[in-house]
Amino acid sequence: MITVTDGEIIITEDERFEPQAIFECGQVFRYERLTSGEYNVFAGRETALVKNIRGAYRIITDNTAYFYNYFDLATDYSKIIDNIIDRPMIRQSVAFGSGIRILRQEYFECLISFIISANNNIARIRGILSRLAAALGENRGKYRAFPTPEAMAEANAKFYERIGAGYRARYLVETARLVASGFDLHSIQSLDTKAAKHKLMGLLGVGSKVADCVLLFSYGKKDVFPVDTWIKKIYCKLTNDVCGTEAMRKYLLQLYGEYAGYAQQYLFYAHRGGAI
DNA sequence: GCCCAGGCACATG
DNA sequence: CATGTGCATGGG
Repeated sequence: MITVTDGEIIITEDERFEPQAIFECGQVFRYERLTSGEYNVFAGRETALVKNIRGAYRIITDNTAYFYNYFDLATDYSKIIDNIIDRPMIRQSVAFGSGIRILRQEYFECLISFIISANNNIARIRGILSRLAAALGENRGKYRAFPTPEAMAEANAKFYERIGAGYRARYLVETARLVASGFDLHSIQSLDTKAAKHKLMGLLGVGSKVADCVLLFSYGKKDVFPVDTWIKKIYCKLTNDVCGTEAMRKYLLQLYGEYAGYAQQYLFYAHRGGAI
């Protein structure tokens, strides 16, 4: 059961909701795990604390409506799991990551995050995004908002190199300037997946994989299957086959169909963490 | 020191 | 269209 009150959302343990799986499955980078096991999450200009009290999770925030949508709480994940559990390769991964939910992140924040993610590791991505928000984000008291396109467009390539973005610095400058000057990220929501992907790939630093991640983690498109180095390893191990990235993506996409995005997250989380 | 990371842009065949 | 190559940075 999910209950929304003034200042918190309460989620009983029979729901598919496990903060560790949600935050550490690689879909999001602006969070911190406290020594208590609680999580602070920063999304756009909002923040929430996720904690467990006597078996129930509580999302404590002054913007419950925002985080109800952010955590995709209107979706019944048991139905999704029932639908894909018997398909090839995935049973153990779903069992391991059954508390995953696909977040609904803000378009620009997600786009910038995954441009930075290219040929990078998660620890570094988190650091770069943290320094980015600290330098350019609006001061919200105890934390910083994610920077606006306008704020990012005013910084130069040198700045992005200083915070550790490396050769991706110019991608960030170009993309931020384009979005700040009218490239409409919101209008992509109403496009079908193919058209949406094509439009995103018009941005510098956005290829097939980054576009799939943005479509999945912010636009809520589930008929995508981001293929990264981990997925390639998983695919080769499970199928004992060798093929190109694009062939792999198309095969996995048809295998899981409209649930491909969920399937990808279960596989990624279980295998990357070494659980399988 | 070496290998690798949620790949991409760009050049060439 | 397909394949190959260079790439900033720092964690392990």
